[in-house]
Amino acid sequence: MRVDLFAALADPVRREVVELLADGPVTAGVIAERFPVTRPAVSRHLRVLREAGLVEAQVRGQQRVYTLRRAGLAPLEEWLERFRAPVLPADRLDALDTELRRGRRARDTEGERRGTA
Amino acid sequence: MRVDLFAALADPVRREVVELLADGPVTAGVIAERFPVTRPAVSRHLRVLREAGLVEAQVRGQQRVYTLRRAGLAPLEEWLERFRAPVLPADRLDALDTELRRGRRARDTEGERRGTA
DNA sequence: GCACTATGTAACCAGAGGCTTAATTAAAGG
DNA sequence: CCTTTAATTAAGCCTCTGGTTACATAGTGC
Repeated sequence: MRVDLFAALADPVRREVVELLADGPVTAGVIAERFPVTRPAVSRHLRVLREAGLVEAQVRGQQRVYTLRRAGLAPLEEWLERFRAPVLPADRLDALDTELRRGRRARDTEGERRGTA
Repeated sequence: MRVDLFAALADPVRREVVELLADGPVTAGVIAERFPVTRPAVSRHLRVLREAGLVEAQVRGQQRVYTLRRAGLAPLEEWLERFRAPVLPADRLDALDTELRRGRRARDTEGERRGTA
């Protein structure tokens, strides 16, 4: 899995391949048919998806059947998790306040005076 | 929002900026300090994040305070949603079966004969 | 106005990545 | 065997993108 998950999903064609595979396993040939690019191009996209852990290929005679690996999306889910839990409004405001003071302090040592005057 | 969300998150620096902002608003200068790249580089990353709807900048004197827009992540959440609900095993197998027949048909018109002979 | 600070834009360069055509590997079947 | 089909790999081209330095813009405070 030497390909970054986010990078793998950055390409629209690859995202569509993932969407396509959500309906069930599909052969490389059929996948290629659905896109306006050549087979080699699709082949490389499939490789990237494989190396990102998003799909799996099983050899079936001379064709490869590609299957979606839903588990491959887990890291993305986990990454998003952090942002789903919003901090309390009061905390947010505190953080903002802190930040503003900090930024002002750098160039305005007596900023407080102006603010309270 | 003329920048693709997935593309915006494909860059590791930009992802780190988003993570950083999860703790609260931060000025452009402070953001720049935390990365081993030059300020102009960070400035461009911030622009991409802005155009992807992931962050917002409010002018505060001569500095810009950047804030995370959690709502900007919604499209990603929605996209992932599709893959959270797995289809029934029986359906999956049917899909595979259908697919294999289809792939074979393309090059082997009398495949049936061979199969039934 | 002038100096200084914070940020962003411009111009340019180098590497990454996606597309194509051509060549290669490998299974099926006469 | 030889041909056909399925798929991948190789080689080359070209664009996109991220990085840098240099410059521009715009607040702040004397």
